[in-house]
Amino acid sequence: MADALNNSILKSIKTFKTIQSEVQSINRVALSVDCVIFGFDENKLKVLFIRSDLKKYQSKWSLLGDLVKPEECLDTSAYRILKQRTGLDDVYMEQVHTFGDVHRHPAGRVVTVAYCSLINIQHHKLKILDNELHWHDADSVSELAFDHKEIFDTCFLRLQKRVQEHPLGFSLLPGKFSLRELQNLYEAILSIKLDRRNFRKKFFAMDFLVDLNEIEKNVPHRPGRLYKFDYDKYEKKKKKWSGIDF
Amino acid sequence: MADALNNSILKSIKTFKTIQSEVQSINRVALSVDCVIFGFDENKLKVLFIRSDLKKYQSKWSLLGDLVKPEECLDTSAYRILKQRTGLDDVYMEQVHTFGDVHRHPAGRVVTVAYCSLINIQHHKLKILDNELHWHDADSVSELAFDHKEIFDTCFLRLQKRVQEHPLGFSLLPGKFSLRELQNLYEAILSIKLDRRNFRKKFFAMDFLVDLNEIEKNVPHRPGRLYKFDYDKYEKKKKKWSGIDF
DNA sequence: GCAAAAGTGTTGGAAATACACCCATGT
DNA sequence: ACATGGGTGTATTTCCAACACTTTTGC
Repeated sequence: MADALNNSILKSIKTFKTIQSEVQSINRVALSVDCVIFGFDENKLKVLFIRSDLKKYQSKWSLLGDLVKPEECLDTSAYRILKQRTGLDDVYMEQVHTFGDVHRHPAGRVVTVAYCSLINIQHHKLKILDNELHWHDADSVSELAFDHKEIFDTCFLRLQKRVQEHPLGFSLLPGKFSLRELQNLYEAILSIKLDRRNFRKKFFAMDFLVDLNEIEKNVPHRPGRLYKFDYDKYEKKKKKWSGIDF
Repeated sequence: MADALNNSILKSIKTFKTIQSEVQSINRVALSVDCVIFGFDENKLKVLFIRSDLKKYQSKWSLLGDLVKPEECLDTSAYRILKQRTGLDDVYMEQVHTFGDVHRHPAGRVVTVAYCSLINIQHHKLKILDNELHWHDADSVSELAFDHKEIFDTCFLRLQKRVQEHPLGFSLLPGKFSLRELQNLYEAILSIKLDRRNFRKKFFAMDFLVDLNEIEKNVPHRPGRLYKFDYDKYEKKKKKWSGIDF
């Protein structure tokens, strides 16, 4: 009997009303969105946390999130949270994974959809007036509230992978950047050292960096040339088949 | 005022009770899991659909799914659905994406978490007694009920990508398989033609295929050798750094 | 013996890597 | 002048793609 109910929307011969009542019945959960917001500053990958508001997690940091509104789709919710916290809206944002362990939230069942976002720290200088919002080094995140450490780890791994396959990194940099900055970014995200000459060769060969014929200012050494990322050129060139490679 | 409520669980200074009441209030949605179940048969990639039970979608096929139970985590739910429909439980299963458009389901708001599953058709011979369950060619899926076509497309793309980077394909094959079968599998999933000699070279070089010293039976031509996939060997060899490559 | 697929090596080109020196600027 | 990072080229190696013939089995 309970089973018949639970098989719900996919068992055959069921009226719309039956389904509707199931959908609107007790079979519902709270749904939230949590955003892992990455930035890049001082040659380090940063991530944005806020103080948890739960006593249980006092003094713990947590991700930026909120309940999804009844008439709000998931992406919208993620953008809203980002906008509320940072004032930004034109940023890279990607859904990563949904976490639904029954007891992941102490206040009851809350299923959360994790989003990963990349923002350009220079371009907005967060209104970190209230001391609840802080940038942390992404490579030394320890305990977080709830299961947010797991969510962070998942998003960080995803970022490391995605950044190797797609030109996301540019979202973390200013519109104009030097190759040194770009290389620092990759080295920071991936925790590796890259050969400078080969790095340049590779990106020039890709041929979607536009030389702006400008140079860095106020650097205590020979200034580097500045480039921007040409998305259209990338779109035309990007490859489809990479090959089987475990 | 409404905004204060909606900022909910992440605004500071909020008691546990406040949060709890929000979590248990109207801010809840129905949550379902939909499974895109792939199989491989007759050298074709197959996907499992069922007849939609909604009049609105009469005669349309839909994915296998169900509402998530209040005390059930997402993965558990996905495995339950698979088990109920196919009798299998020891299969590859991966969460892919969550779809939460407000009006994606006619009976009210239902957010659904999509899972992708790979099963070995030979190993179970579905109890397709009721004529609601059917295998379809994955390369010619047309209209589906709800937004299931979008969900299917997302899972199919994910499969195509994942199968190139991880040894998932073996889940679709019998425990013992010939290299021809393996190659057919990749060609079917990726819709490409591969050079047989290079394909063999590649997989032998990977060195996690175990030669079983057996040969195919009942084939109308020279029988091929049979192999199995050695997961332990793979675990030791798999690479971490692949390189920046857009 | 014929049809059908199994099995097997080599070669040329492309891409990745490793590596060292001179240059431009700020101090 | 010197310290700092910018900018460049080449040799080597590794990987990938292209390609054809002989072998084994069922019929």
